[in-house]
Amino acid sequence: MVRSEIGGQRTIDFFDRSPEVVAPELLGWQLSQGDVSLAIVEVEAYLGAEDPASHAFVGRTPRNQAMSGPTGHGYIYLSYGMHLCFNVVCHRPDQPGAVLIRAGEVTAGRAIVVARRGREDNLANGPGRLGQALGLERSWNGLSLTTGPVQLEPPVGPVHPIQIARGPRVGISKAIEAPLRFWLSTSTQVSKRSQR
DNA sequence: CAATCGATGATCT
DNA sequence: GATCATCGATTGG
Repeated sequence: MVRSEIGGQRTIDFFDRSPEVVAPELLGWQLSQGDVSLAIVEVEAYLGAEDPASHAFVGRTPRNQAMSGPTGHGYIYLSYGMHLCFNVVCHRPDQPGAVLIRAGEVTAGRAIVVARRGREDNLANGPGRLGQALGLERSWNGLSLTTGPVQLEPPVGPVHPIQIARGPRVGISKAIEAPLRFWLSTSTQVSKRSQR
């Protein structure tokens, strides 16, 4: 997907870095599923063993194994028994990690999203809502974001100036002070609890 | 507005 | 058996 190269040799993949570094860089990227596309406007970094709020904090388990898997793949988990949430797996070697995609702006397939959400507003301004908008399925956990049902692509066209805000993550009870949430301060579609 | 609460089931201890 | 990386409806000011 996105790679740095020196002398034609692959050195480090865009996703082979700490989630804390990758997270803000994912703002503005496009997530697509079929005819639906979203522009990412809010993300949170979840680290490995050193992050008490991360699913990976307890060590490798069946649920979090995708966080240790190939980078640039998806990590999908069931939240509160009813919402599927989407992450981009990224980490350094031997060190699980992922970026939770918390909100997006619908850029294509709005009618499909409206049908899936059963409403015209608040289409993807929250991780559970975004999961619905994308029509996530649990069986997609761990799949490639290049060849799988959900595709992730860098911003298309000229990149206009971006205003990135940073603050504490939401909805967690541990490490509540760590400023690992990033969002586009220009977006009206960040999750409700993220607005400043 | 804000604050509270029920739904709902997998996951881990 | 307790805890959730949430949402939407409802309640109360």
